[in-house]
Amino acid sequence: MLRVSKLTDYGTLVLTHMASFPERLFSVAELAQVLHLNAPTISKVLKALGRHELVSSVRGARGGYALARAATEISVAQIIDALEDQPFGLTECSATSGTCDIEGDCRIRANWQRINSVVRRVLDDVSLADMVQPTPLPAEARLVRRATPERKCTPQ
Amino acid sequence: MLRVSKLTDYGTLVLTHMASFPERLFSVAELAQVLHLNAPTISKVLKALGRHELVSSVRGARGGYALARAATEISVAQIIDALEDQPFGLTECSATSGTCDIEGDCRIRANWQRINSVVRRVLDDVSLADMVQPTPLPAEARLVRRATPERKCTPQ
DNA sequence: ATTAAATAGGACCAATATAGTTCTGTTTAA
DNA sequence: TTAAACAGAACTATATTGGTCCTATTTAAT
Repeated sequence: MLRVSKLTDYGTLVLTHMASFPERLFSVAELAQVLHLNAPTISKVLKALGRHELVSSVRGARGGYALARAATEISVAQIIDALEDQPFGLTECSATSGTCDIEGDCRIRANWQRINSVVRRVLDDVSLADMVQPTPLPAEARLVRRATPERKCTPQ
Repeated sequence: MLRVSKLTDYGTLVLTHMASFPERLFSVAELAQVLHLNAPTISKVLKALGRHELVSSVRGARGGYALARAATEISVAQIIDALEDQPFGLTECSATSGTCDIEGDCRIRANWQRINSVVRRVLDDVSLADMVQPTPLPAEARLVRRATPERKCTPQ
């Protein structure tokens, strides 16, 4: 359905909050409280983010999570990679090969892959730091900048 | 999971095939045979595409489907709109409002909406005609053209 | 040393979404 | 009149996802 999973959305929200106080250690309980989310769910998300080294964790009493690196160095695409269990791609065939019967005589697979890489680039270009402040995103600014569309499709 | 549904994928394949022979009328049976897909599924897809006026249909014996307009005037985004039942958007909250408890104090919703509009633009910029020939897509060419990324995130 | 506060990992269940099928009806050329 | 074709809608099975829970393990504080 062209949606990111809820866990990815939660993860982005959590990381965005953490990015506002860099270096600080956050416990699951605290994050759950301030973000109005369920602790077990947040915990699940943070564990996955930890495995993908987007956050670092400190175990034991007084432990918690912190961003593993600067917010400018974490992209939305990386968050997606960490929390979606399917590999990145708008279609299965363009993310993984050998999963579709008709892959042989499919004309559009290569084009899906091209589309993927463009979308991917957009998402790679948005950093956590961009998510903290509601300013125009880099990709957006760039696209808006070019005045006239070189091709038109009926707007909707 | 950031995937387009299989029906959308099928729809794109079907439309791409039809775009190779503009004006021609295709029956479900023929499309099923040449594309190696199940007739009932293709039928379902074409009905939906018809409702959204991407194809026109002729009923009765010798009937079938044809593109409703030129392939250059049909975008991938339009196909997605026709075949996905959820409205376009990477997150639910950014596609529809009032569906999330924490919408009030959510900091990132506006940014998701901005990301949506960028991705949307990419998909709106790819036409069926682009899907027929495996040449670089317009959006891709544009992004590749800009030499240096203005921000870097660790590549993966 | 013991306890309590934390994270780690994994299994599990329930709800939802998707894919695919089938059935009934309508249209129209032969 | 018949058969080929689309239209719409309901239905079922499967897969995915969201969410919870349980059992370790780690570590600061008492």
